[in-house]
Amino acid sequence: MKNSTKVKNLKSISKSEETRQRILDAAARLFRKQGYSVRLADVAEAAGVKTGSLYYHFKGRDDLVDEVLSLAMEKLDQCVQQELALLPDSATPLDRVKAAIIADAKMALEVSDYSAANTRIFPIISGEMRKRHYIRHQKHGELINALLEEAEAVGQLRPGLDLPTIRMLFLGAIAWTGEWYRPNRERSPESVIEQLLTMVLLGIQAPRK
Amino acid sequence: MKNSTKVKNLKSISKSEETRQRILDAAARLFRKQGYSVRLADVAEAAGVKTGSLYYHFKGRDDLVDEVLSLAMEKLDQCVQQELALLPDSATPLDRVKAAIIADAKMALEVSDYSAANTRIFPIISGEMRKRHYIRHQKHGELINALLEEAEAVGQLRPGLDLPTIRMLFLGAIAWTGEWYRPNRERSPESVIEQLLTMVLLGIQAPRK
DNA sequence: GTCTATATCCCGATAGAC
DNA sequence: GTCTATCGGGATATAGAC
Repeated sequence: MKNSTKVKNLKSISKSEETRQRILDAAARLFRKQGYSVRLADVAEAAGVKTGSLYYHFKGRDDLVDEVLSLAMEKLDQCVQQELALLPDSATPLDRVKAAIIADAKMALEVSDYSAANTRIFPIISGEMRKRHYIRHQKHGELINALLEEAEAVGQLRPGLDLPTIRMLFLGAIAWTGEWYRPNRERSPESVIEQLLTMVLLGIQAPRK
Repeated sequence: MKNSTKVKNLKSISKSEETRQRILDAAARLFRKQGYSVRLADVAEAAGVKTGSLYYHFKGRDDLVDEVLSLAMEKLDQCVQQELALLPDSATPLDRVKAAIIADAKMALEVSDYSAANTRIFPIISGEMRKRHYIRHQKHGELINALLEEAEAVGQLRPGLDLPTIRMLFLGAIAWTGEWYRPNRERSPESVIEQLLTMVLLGIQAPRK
């Protein structure tokens, strides 16, 4: 009666859900900037609530971390699927590799808070949580590897490449953009993606004979 | 008389110096694995001393961080200078770019603890210490940029590259190896460097006409 | 759901014996 | 130089009012 839970499935978002979201956004931003050990009090303040209130929405730091990392990978997967789906039927395997690289780079350069938080925090978590997220990272890696293998199979790649290594190298270049790139007048995210594609694709594709 | 300070400049290393070194190595290893907020008690234990003893050698966490980051950059600079010095006089500007990339990659893939700690920790420090280390990073970046510009000036680079962006992209690929690469039977550091050089150099060099 | 107040714990840092 | 013991600050997490 007095609360909105009855209608939350319709369109509006319950107050609770909204606050929870603000906390997650703040957490992503601060994890990104300060790493795993950020003070929860700072997260609370950035979200406009008091420290104690965090615990109504999350069990503690690791619960928060878990959620931020999950959302990051979810967004990434969606973005990759979307880029691939937009390709015309005539797209070659190398076009599909290109699309995947663009998707990854867009995440890192534009949606960046969750993505950059993921980049910075995933490497230092451990235990059960690590195992769980590791699997998602693996799956993403395997998708890209499959795309590379298809391109190789049809002769679009330079001979002699070690595909898993190549994959980690360009994913590293992308991940690292979170540490140095900030949007500005001189360089748009698109211009960085363009340079990335030039270097990586011309570096790995078979020379025209 | 009773201690070794009198002779420490000759050849032997004083006990103090040796312990200090063990602490630094342990710190580099743990900063690398767990990031800035590692517990100093863990560092002490890894170095084989008790927590209290740390404070005889270092003022506190930031003193330790400062030293680890400084050593990392020192080793890197040395390594770059050495690779460049080994080049024959006939080396082209692009050869010099290649040498610099190899030096950076060697640091990341082989000497890795200090280098990887630097990679992980530099982005999250702030204040006066950040400013100091930022300058060293800048200087290193400018050196590489200069090498790239020389290669561009003599027409060895593909037209249309944004050199600072290209630099950050391949340095990112290198930095990120610290997060995934571990030496093993299948892939030597050299083999990773070979793949890196293939992708980056063939990606940026001017096509043969 | 969110607040205030507080209990609890952990860790960095110091003091002082050896 | 290194240890043991301990102090004090600060952050997490909880209890309970509103």
